[in-house]
Amino acid sequence: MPKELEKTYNPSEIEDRIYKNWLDKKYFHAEVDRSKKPFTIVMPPPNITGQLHMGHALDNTMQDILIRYKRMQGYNALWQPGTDHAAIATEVKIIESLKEQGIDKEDLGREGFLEKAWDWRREYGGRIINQLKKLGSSADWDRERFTMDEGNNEAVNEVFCKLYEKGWIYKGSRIVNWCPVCQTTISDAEVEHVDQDGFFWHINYPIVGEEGRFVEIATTRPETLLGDTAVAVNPEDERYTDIVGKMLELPLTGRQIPVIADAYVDKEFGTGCVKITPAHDPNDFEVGKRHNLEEINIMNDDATINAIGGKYAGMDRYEARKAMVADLEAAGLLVKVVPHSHNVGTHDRCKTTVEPLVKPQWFVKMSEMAKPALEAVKSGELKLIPERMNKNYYNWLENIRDWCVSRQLWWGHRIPAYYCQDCGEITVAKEAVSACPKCGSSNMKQDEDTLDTWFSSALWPFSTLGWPQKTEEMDYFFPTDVLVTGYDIIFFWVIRMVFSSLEQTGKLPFHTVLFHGLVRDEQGRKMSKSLGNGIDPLEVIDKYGADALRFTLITGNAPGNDMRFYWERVEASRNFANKVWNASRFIMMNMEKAGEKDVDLSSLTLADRWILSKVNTLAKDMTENLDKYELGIAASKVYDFIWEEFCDWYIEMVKPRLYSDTDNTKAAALWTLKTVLGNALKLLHPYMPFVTEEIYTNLMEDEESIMIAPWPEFKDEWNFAQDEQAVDTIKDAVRGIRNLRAEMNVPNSKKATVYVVSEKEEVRRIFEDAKVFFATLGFASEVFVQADKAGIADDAVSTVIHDAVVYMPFAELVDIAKEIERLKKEQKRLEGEIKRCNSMLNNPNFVGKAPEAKIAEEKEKLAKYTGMLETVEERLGQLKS
RNA sequence: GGAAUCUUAGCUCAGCUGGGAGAGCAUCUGCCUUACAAGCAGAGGGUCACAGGUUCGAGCCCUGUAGGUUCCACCA
Repeated sequence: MPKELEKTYNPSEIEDRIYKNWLDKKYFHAEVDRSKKPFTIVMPPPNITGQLHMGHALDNTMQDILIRYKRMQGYNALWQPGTDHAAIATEVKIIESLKEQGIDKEDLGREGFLEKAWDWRREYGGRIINQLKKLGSSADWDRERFTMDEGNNEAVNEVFCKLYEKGWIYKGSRIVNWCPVCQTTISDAEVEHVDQDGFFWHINYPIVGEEGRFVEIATTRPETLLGDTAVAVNPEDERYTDIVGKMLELPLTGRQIPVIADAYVDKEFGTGCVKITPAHDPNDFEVGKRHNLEEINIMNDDATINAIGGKYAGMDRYEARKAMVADLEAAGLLVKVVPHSHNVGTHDRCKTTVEPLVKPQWFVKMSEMAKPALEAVKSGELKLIPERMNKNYYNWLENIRDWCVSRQLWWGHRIPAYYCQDCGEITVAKEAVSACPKCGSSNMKQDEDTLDTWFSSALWPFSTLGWPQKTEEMDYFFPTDVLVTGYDIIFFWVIRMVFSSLEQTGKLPFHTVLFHGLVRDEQGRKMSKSLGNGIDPLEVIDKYGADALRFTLITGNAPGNDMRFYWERVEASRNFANKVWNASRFIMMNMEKAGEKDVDLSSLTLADRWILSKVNTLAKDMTENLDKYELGIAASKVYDFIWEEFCDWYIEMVKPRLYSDTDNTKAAALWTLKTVLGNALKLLHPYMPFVTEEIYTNLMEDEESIMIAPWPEFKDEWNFAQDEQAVDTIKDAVRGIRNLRAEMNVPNSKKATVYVVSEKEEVRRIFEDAKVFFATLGFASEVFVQADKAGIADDAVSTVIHDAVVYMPFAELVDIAKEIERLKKEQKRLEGEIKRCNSMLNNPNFVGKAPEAKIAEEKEKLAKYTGMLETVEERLGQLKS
């Protein structure tokens, strides 16, 4: 017999115990098994520096729901987890912690630093994994990977070398985004453009040999003047045709630069003359290339002015700006200063203004790999949910530029390129190169740079399965099925996985990408450390349980939309968990008292068949929703079913049968309660794994876990559509009774006789069957079902439902005037309904064009309401007379 | 400059292929009914931003307007 449950559900007591049991039983572990169909999800690897935040919680809850669902359906479900080395984030963090100890990165040297980094990773790298476990994540932790483990290193080197051999990875001196604080290059995707209020400084550049003639340029960055190597005008700009080719004196430097013509210049903008600084601006760099201009780098890596800057050398870029503007003003060359707001590129991690610099870096050529990735979505082979993400995807790939992948960091995959110190030959190879293949010299040096973190993450769906080795896992679990992630990393990660996988494996890494939005605070702001408005998921779990958190995150928002976090919603979810708990508690108590018996479907009552049919339909509906990745819709369906249909109606209907000693349908009731609860728990399990497991294993004594129980499937023999309708009629009657009682303020302690009058025999039969639960649902002392009004007092109150009237004699309580008023209101409502039906049915266009089913439906309604109206009017006649 | 998205009850949001407006919270009225007061029963509350259009029929499709949010973009 099931044991009795505690009065309220207490998650903290049971979650850890249940999770440990799942781990011990190895339920999360998936092995290659050709007899089963695989279902695979790769977990977006959280950063080892990270702490669990709401985004992770949402992301992992969605994945866990899908994995648990598929596992229950009988798939061989693999959820492949791991962590990311997070190059910049980790390196910055370690540098900070070293600083606190008074140690400088350079003092340690590369080897020493990496030792510290690995120490750090050993100490904190598992932290976020443990936090994910608190959520209930059923990932296969036995297969946990790290982006810098041996297998991943091998995959990275393999890809780098293959792309290099193809000519799709190259080293070039190009203008790149440089972060002066992090001291590394970053890719275009890592640059965040922010609107900033600045100024337009208008400066006169004197024309050489023409005393008193100037060219006026406008710039937002006067300090870069030190690196100017030309001034450009539009070739069609008539204002300036005469000065093209002339030389200008570059202020503050004594250098001379030419005036050139280039179509890049917009005549309408600024003064129509642009200073060209090829070494410090991406556009100017292009112009410089076209006109063979010199690139003069005026800055050090920390964005201070270098020796070329003369008296400004050593100043920070902003200090230099100030000093130079002052000097220009003194020289009478500053024409004016105009406020101007513009977009400034900043590093998304540290928010430092990025400095465009020319540096030799490694690039991945994108033009070829972008094509099949684009085609994959266009053809529908790769599905993005929600679909509107397609446009972002296309737009990015269609305008893609080569990907700068080298980083001036130590923590990461070191670029497998080796330089001969004697002849300068570059050799790219998977293994360390000890001798130069060209000159034989052994004086070789590996490239100092490491790769962009996303270079290795891009390989994650297959590197984790053993690629480039030919593994069983790769053969069986790959391609994976669905990727769940936030829309904020579509460019960083999703697209790069797609083109990398297509190029390396010839296959898409997954067939579907399910995007979710951001979890924001109550006011709709992003949760962030600097605002201090973040809510720690672990705190939520601690207070309300993991199930409540999961349910909150999954309900009430559409795919890809941002959501706000409300404690009230967590509370509501917790209440739901408690509701499930208590319903189960009630059922188990009764099972204990009465004992269990097997029953035949034919012994079920109307109510039993109804709820069984309902849970059966629910299983079908939820399966459809889940297959379409509509997790929130499915969740609210099981919520409504359990709370309303099952608890508020079925359990209440069944109570008199359970409490009776003589009722011979008691066993049927208990069987139905247990069966329906069992199925509802299974349907709820992916969302609320802990509470469902705790109840299920108590309820089903011969089953060891709900996790491995089969997902409920629709059964024809449980489908009782007619009974569903019959119960709807009964519910209408009960609601009618409750309404009357509430309006008349009848206390629950006052029971009343209830008469149900219907001319139709089949309706009377339904109510005969339903008599038993009118006692609790409608506070009836006695129920009479009859064909006419015989024996019912004229002043009894009544409620009209479809095909029947319910009467209750409340002689001393009835206020006839009020009763008439009530009936008139009902009369008015019905007249309105009838009018609506008629206006549709009398419209020849509707009758001619609407689908037949719709027309039939309206006709049926018309008949129903007409009948009800007649009854109401009859009642009114009786009362008035 | 392009693009996406949102505008639905007091608040936060659902509403799948167009066929009588929903939830949670909040409010009001009754209930400590032997599973649950983290509960039960009942009630009030919406010209679905605005203006047109398509349709027998529009919260949903199309066009435009207003406001909000976000992404992309090299205007010095």
